[in-house]
Amino acid sequence: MNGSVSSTTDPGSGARRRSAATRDAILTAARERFATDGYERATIRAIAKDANIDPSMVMRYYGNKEGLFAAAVSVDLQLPDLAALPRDDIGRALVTHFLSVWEENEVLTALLRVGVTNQAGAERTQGVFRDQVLPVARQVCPDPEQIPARAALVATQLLGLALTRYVLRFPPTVALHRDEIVAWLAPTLQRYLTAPSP
Amino acid sequence: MNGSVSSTTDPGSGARRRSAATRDAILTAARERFATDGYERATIRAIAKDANIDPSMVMRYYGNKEGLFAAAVSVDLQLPDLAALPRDDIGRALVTHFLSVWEENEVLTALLRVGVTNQAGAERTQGVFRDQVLPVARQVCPDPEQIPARAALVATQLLGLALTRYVLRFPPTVALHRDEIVAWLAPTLQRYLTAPSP
DNA sequence: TGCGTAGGCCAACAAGTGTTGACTCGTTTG
DNA sequence: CAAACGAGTCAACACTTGTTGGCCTACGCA
Repeated sequence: MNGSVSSTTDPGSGARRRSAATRDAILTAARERFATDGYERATIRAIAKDANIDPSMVMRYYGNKEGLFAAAVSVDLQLPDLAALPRDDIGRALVTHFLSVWEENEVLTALLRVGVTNQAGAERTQGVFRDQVLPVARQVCPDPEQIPARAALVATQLLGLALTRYVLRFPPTVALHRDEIVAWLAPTLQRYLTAPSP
Repeated sequence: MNGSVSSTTDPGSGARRRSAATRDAILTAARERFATDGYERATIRAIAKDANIDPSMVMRYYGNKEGLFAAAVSVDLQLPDLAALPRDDIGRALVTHFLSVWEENEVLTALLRVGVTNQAGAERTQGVFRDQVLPVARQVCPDPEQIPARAALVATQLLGLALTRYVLRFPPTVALHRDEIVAWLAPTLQRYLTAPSP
């Protein structure tokens, strides 16, 4: 899978680098397992097997299962700067960005799956919302008091989409084309963020 | 195999009834555990302890853990007849009904938690959508071809609300008042179901 | 009164879990 | 070259899981 650890072309040293390589292999395997199996069913043994090493190596490098999860799942939504956009485009921009990030990064599925059954996972999900979604809402909301509520509404719609499309896999939701999703959801988010409160 | 072996329809007391009582106790405890812990962490031992009986009784009555889950979690959304409502009220009616059902019935939380980490749970969730949500969308959608997509959109918004409010417990989402939720979400659902496709 | 049947408990099984410690072996360093 | 170090493996621990079978007990019918 990874390879090229061979000591032939090493400017540095063999064993020194190997640890970094296997550490990465462990993290990659862990992300995959957490994303598809959730926290409880993603066993350290299975992750180690995917990474082609002994389970004890996982413990050596990450302490315990919680530490492995903490190290493997770190989310950066890379949300765009909404203040720089035309005010009427932020809904559309959010949906398209959200779809792209989610589809190219299995970490988000992992975080969602784990957050549902694991307390630490839920808190970590809350952290992503608090540290990355709320600030963006702050950029476009005039009334500071309404920011949490409006950001929360955005989260319900976007996470609901991810849940039914990428986790529960409702056939009609999976069948939706990207353009359809954008066309339907953009006005919703636009309203949640910019419309006067009802 | 089980069920009414006695030929006489006895209202008689005694052991005959006790089994029904403990069966109910098991189901109640199971629902609670599945709702709070998800499938894997809801152990048969814990459920049995909650029901004040031996774990083996669970096996005797429900075969295995999957059978117990199947028996414990059966969802009836009792969705209202949307065709009988003024067309402009169906969004609001859906949100209010959904909130009520979810808050008085922990089965829905159980189903969502299990559906995220368990294949059988995911399929059961799909079944609820297919058998109960789709038909209701059929009542109000003019174009039959658009029914699945529109019902899917409704599901994303409602399940996203439930996910962030009742499972992940995002503080701002939990803080939302029932009226606020209705006021914000009703127009969204109304549009998803009745507006011309964008 | 006696007996069968069913509710219920106890103890145990096999499998799988996270986790630990001792051990091997190649590489780096003095 | 010899010592030290660190990557990696092996085998085992202690525990929990779902699941099973044997046993006791009390009720209801004969």
